[in-house]
Amino acid sequence: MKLSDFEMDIMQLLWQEEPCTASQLHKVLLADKQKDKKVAYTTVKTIVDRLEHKGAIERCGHEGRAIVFRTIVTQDTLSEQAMPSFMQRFFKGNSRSLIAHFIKEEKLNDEDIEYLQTLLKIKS
Amino acid sequence: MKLSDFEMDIMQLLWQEEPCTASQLHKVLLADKQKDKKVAYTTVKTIVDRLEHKGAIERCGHEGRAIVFRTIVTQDTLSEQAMPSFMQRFFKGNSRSLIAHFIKEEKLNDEDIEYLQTLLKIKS
DNA sequence: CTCCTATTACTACGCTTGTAGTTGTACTGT
DNA sequence: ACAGTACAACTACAAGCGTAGTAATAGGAG
Repeated sequence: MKLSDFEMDIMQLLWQEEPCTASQLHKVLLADKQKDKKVAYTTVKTIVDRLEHKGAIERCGHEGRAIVFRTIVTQDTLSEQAMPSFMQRFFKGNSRSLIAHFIKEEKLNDEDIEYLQTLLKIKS
Repeated sequence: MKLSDFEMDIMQLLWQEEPCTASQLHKVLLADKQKDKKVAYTTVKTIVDRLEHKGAIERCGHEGRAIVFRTIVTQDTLSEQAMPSFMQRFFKGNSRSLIAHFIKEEKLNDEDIEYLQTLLKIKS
């Protein structure tokens, strides 16, 4: 299943807020995206329809007239599929440099570092 | 600068092979992508044209009649831009879980692990 | 019961992407 | 000098995407 950027954004919201309706999603989008981008309710609804059509989400009831949706696929399922192609593109399947890149570039606090070190230790 | 998947693939090749011509890229694509996908030379050329138009690559001479291209943007520049949006989508900006995900899921050999541990140590 | 409003379902449209054909032209071998 | 080939430049086109308008309708307010 291939989802576009905006579709992924909506999925992200759904994973946090589910189960919920299209207008709830719309409200959240307007709220936490005060910045610049304002999308119309119908736009959100279109994306939700497409997600349903693609089998990423499903109806799980009504709330008045509004349809309540919930996700079918898990965050992991999708990331699992998206990751490798992404990695290949940037790092030719060399996970090491990918991880190294993140460690170098991203802000990690002491606790994060400790946690990751533990992970590595388990792995070895 | 926003590049599509296929455009990224070509960039990937270019970073490895540059400077080179469209047909060289085409040949490499056919070679290391023996699998299933065969793209026509003209397809590759179209992508190259678009990359030039987007300012990701530039002409740097001729080889016979063929135009020799080289990249303008670095791998880092592009990944820097692509990463955050990707991360946000999947991990809501939580780099720690992203890195953790990779450490857990990807095959790393002992040397990799050692290397990454060193990186973490420097960081702390 | 009737009207308003929120919501759905349908439709539209311009842009990007992946894919490739066509046409013109410069080189190359004979 | 000429034909064949390789390449560039242009054009095409269907699918997918982001975005949204419109029409229909169900629920709630009076």
